[in-house]
Amino acid sequence: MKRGADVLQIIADPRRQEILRLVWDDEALAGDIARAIPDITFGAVSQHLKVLRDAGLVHVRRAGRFRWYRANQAAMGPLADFLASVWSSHLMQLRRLAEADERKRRRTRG
Amino acid sequence: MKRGADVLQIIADPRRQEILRLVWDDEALAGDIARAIPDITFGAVSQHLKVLRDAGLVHVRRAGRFRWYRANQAAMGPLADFLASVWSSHLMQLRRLAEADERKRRRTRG
DNA sequence: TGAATACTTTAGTACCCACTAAATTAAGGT
DNA sequence: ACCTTAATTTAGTGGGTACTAAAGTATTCA
Repeated sequence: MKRGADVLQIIADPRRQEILRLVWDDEALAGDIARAIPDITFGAVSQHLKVLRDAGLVHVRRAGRFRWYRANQAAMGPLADFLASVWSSHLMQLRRLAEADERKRRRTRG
Repeated sequence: MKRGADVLQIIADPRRQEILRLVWDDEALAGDIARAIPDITFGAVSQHLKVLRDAGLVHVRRAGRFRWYRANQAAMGPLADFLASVWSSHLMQLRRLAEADERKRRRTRG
């Protein structure tokens, strides 16, 4: 487990915020995340996920070749609420709804 | 004024955290801050203060040649509480008491 | 006016870390 | 056994930024 200040540094990175946002309420595959973020390679996402994993900020559930990631909001303490509030702007709300819908469609389809 | 995510990045820097800690409850001169932090130049501190100023995270009160800085806790929203909690460990408490005492002595002396 | 003090700004450097590409590991499917 | 897919890891590069040193600004005091 990391200290508060370290968690702050990890969370301050915009890419990692984007990743956390994508696995905030629903779990997602590492590949889903890479695909959802434009202009980034799978490798880069995997590296960020490692940082988040090492800090205990995400949970991983292995299922065969797949790894389902999910944010560990509890590990972020009060910062979890902060991030959630940052993402709670109107535009961001719409974006998250669209993403949730997209995920659902993908699930029922595959 | 900056957005939440930007504030997060600014606050994540360890040096800036140190600076904020020094001007958290009491105002201090830019020079006091530079002197209080080992292994840093006045110039570097001044640059950090500019970043904090531009983000509205510190107040400045000019008095002649002097500039009294003080943290603007309100501007940090919930992050203010977070930082305060990070600094509330036992050792950190003692350190802050010692610093406050040092400031008081300096004030009554000069 | 000139020197000293308090601070800021500029120019230039060094380091850190996020990134890509490619190699590697691991699990299925055929 | 071999190929494909999912993800990680490694090696190497580039951009951003925190830093120092030095020049610049502003204020006080003699």
